[in-house]
Amino acid sequence: MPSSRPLRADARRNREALLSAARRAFLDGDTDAHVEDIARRAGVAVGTLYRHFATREALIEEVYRKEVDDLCAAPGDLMDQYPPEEALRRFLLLLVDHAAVGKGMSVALESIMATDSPVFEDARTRMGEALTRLLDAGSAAGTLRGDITGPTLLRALGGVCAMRVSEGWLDEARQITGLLLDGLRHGAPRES
Amino acid sequence: MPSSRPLRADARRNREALLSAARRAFLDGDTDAHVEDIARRAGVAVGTLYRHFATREALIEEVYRKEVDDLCAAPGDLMDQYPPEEALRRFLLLLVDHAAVGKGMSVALESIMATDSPVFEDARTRMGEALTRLLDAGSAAGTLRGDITGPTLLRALGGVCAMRVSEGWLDEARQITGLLLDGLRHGAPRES
DNA sequence: TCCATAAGGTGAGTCCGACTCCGTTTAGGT
DNA sequence: ACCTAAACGGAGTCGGACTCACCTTATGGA
Repeated sequence: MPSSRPLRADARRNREALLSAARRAFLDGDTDAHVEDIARRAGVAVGTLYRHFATREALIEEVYRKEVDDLCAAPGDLMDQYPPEEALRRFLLLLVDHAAVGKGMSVALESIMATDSPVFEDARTRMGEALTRLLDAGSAAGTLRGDITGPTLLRALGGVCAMRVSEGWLDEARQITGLLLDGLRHGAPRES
Repeated sequence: MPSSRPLRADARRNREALLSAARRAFLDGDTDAHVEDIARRAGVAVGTLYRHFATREALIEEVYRKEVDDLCAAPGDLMDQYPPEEALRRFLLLLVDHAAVGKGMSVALESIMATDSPVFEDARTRMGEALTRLLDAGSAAGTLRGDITGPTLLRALGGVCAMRVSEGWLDEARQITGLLLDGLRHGAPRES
């Protein structure tokens, strides 16, 4: 079922064009661009759009997936280069900067964290695991507390990125990640 | 302009019925209930609904306002009864529990934090000020760090409540508030 | 090279839901 | 009882996501 013959050449081209048109639109902040517009921008008709993506939502999801995949890989990469605490710090900042690329993209992150969509299930899982490894390493090294799990932290981060309003938000997001970091560096758990 | 004659009796009744119907729908988790349905539930026609609320959105906003007002009053009340650190702790938990009332209501909080809507501007301001007073008191008492402002904390909380997915979220939200609290108790700011 | 054919593309049309408009009804003052 | 501004009703408009019957074209085999 996964290999039902490799898309015809023109089909693949159009698919690509659609994704890129949609990405451009979202990066411009036009998060509720009309399907008609996206199709036109890609030089195809709506019918074609719907041949490739079951629904507007599905297209959006697909656009975000790559962005998300990159992000998911980051914790692992950083851990190879830095001690856990530093890797964590860098990852948090990376996340915030990533969200800053454009209003549109932060919506992506919000979606990952807050959507039931099975599409992001996998991304969420991988990222959760990566964070868990990171936290475990820190815990073993004695620089991070051990009672917070990867998935929990993931949610906290989703929250941080969800607040994309007004000018000051970038600085505020940075402050908050600093706050979380301090919380994580703090030794003993207390009854919440 | 604010006092343009006190609504006719039937009008007030219907307005109330509409708000209550909408609230019921949202608490049931049916956050995208159709206006037609809400009107029917309230025993009026759509035209009536639109006489009272300019748009579907406006109705939703109105429904949430009360909820929000209660929440905004909380920090002040708690500060009268407890020392700052404890008041803060209780407020954070209150916030989480409030969001737990129903999926629908947590959307309200998310809106407050993430919407540009001027409607919530006021609520946001008041809550921000209340939190500032709380943080200042804690800072003066030496139990909370002084470099985080009310509005910043407000955003962090908005983030916490934005993650309303799957079973475990309540516990996770509690954990994260604990984390923030630890961060706030931590003394010195570090370069973020 | 050329044909057969299935994969792909098209866009007018359907569907659905938010919102409008104007004729009808009624609260409440005299 | 009567008047009228206020409120109500609900068929109709409008905009935007999605469909489908028909046309076009890539591609693989002769």
